Amino acid sequence: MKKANSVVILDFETTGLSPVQGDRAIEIGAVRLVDGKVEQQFQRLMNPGRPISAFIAQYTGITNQMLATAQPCAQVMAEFADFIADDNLIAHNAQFDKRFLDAELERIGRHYSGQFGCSLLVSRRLFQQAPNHKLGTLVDFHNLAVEGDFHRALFDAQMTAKVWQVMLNHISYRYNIKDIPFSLMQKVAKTSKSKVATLLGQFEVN
DNA sequence: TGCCAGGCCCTCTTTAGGGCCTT
Repeated sequence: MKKANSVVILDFETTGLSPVQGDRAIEIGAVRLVDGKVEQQFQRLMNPGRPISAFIAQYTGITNQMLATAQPCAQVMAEFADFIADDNLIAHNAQFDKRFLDAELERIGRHYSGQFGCSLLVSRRLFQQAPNHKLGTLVDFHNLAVEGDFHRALFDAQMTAKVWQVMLNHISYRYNIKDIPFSLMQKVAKTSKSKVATLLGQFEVN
């Protein structure tokens, strides 16, 4: 039974930037938020079947040795497809993670039915005063507690979840809106910066 | 041989260019 306010926040580490150019996933991390609380976590390394570059090893801290004993992508992604079920999905710069999720699931003939939300796009609308909208910068900007390493999938998913919660709380407090639906966050992401206040004002409870 | 991501978004815009983000 799907819970109405359940969402999966995910992050991929990969061999590079483009699945079209042959890049593969090497780690998936995700948290399931239900009514704003982390109810489940998912983290797996996966073996892409080829060595990763020195740059990716340095960038992520994931080594070829670590991947040598990991399950293959197909096995991990099948487990992850089961994990996400039909929940909506969130990622920081979602178009990047969506491309890899689509490519990896296509390889194993699996699909998902949820929509993708993007914490980067929402942040650009809500926090125009932030120095930039990189995940690490937003964690600093909002003074969020950090215990882990950036550029590892589960940690980045956890931090994205915290940023998402900050944004929900900001809208809830600023506009007095309770129980903000996923669909409203999607509207925020698609609205121009100059019109976001007007959009949210329409939902304000006086 | 040579090249190599791509969608969003701003602006000195729309007959375009370049920075931002993700690994």
